[in-house]
Amino acid sequence: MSKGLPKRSEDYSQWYNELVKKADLAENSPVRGCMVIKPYGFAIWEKMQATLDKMFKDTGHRNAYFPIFIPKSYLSKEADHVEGFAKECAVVTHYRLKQAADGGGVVVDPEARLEEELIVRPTSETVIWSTYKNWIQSYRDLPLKLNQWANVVRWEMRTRLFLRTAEFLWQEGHTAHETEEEARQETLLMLQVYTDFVQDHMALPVIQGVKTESERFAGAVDTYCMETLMQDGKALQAGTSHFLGQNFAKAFDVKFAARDGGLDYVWGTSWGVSTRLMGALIMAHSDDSGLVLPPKLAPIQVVIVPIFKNQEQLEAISVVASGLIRQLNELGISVEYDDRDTYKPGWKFAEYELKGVPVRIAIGPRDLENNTAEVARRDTSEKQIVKQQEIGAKVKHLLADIQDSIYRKALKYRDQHITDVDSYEAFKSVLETKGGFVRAHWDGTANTEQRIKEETKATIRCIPLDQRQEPGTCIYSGEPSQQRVIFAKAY
RNA sequence: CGGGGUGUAGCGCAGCCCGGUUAGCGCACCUGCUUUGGGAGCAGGGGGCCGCAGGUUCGAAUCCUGCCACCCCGACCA
Repeated sequence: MSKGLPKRSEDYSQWYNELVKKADLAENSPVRGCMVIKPYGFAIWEKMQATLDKMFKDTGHRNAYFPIFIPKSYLSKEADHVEGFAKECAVVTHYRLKQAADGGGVVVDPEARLEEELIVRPTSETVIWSTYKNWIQSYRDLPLKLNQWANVVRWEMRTRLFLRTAEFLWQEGHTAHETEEEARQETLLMLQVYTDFVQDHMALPVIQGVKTESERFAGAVDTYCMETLMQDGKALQAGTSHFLGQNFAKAFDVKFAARDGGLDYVWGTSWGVSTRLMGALIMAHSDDSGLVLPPKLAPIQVVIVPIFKNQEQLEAISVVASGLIRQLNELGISVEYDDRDTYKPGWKFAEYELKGVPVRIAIGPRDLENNTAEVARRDTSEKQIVKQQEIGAKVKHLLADIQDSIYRKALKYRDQHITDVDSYEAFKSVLETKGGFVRAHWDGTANTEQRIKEETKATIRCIPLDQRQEPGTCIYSGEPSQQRVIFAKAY
């Protein structure tokens, strides 16, 4: 349909790359692995941010900002943490450039070497916990529940727009608590906040679970996650919430005077979602004509396209359009009126489909005569003729229906792609032919997990939270198992 | 870092093997006219250090040497 957009069935990954560029979401930057987020893409991210930010504040968190640079020594204070991130850190070694001796540009001034090198943050636990040490003296200072919106850098080998970039935008929440119980509750609360956001706003069903030891965040005691499924049958981790135990408190010596007069280490959590959610949003709902955006996150919810042969017609249509715009704005619906005469209606239709605008209204000479408008929905491409005075109510209903309908479509797809298997043969076969989530028994050892990963490229996405115990035997080793875990090939 | 590939206009490419007028095509862009209910047509126009540096030659996008960059496939990951 769209000019040059590859079909999902032919080359899913090419389809995704082209879609991101053609829909004006983002493009590659001069620096390898980094991206420029374009205004239309950033508008979607801003809506995500605004919604999440409110949810964080409603659950008692406040925003703060910590620096992008971290002294190198900080990173090594928590052993697992440094091991997890050391291989992908950008390092600042100098603070000055100078003219090259041959006059050809600038070079690093060797005399401007830093005493202690600085790490560009891959995540902020270390700076934040070193700061918390100064802020927390007593149980009265707890809980401390902060969030920051920031950029982080992880020097990845292979990058893809939104899904994995060297620099990405995210939010990271960091909380400190008096008791283990309270910290664990916080971890689960934020997992639920994320889940509500992804399901209600992104229209994407998730599976909540806990990570195995080998997939756990570096420095965490437990990592909880939400796993989503993309249209090509691969899983995408949409967000994580970590129970840190007292690991960082001990590493950064964060102690507080307890109610009973004793001195105790605080209990911590951290949780984050990133611009990767943009990738999930794009891949989950879109089709061969372009983006399909859930109305709650669409920067433009309705576009009005006039169809006219001459200036007088356009003026007459514009009068009707401004009436409709007022009607829709009063209902809190964002509308764009595209009266450019440099593009034909057909071109505009294709363009707004590519950009995923949920509802399109076309008004032409016929509609002027009949006091109607043509209303088309992006997700199913159904069109109908609606009386102008009923547009507001109709569109409001339609937006709600689209939001609901794309969620149900994604849910149906997801549910059809959860397969239970009881043998390694069936496991491999499902992965190769059908893809999706595969529920299987696992003996609980990292060794088996590793072997399966090497042999099939599938990883344990999570041990689902809402699942009953069910005795069985591991598909790989034949050892006893208490419950199924979820495997998938993942992004 | 191993294997494969590509660098020519904003984007996508041809030309290179076999050196030789002014480097060409499609899209996009600009101007004008006709168009406008599913990506319009015609006419005119602008835009190039042919990745970089050497070399061979009367002459290099084309041949040789070196370098650089990017993409794809593997090992790492929100």
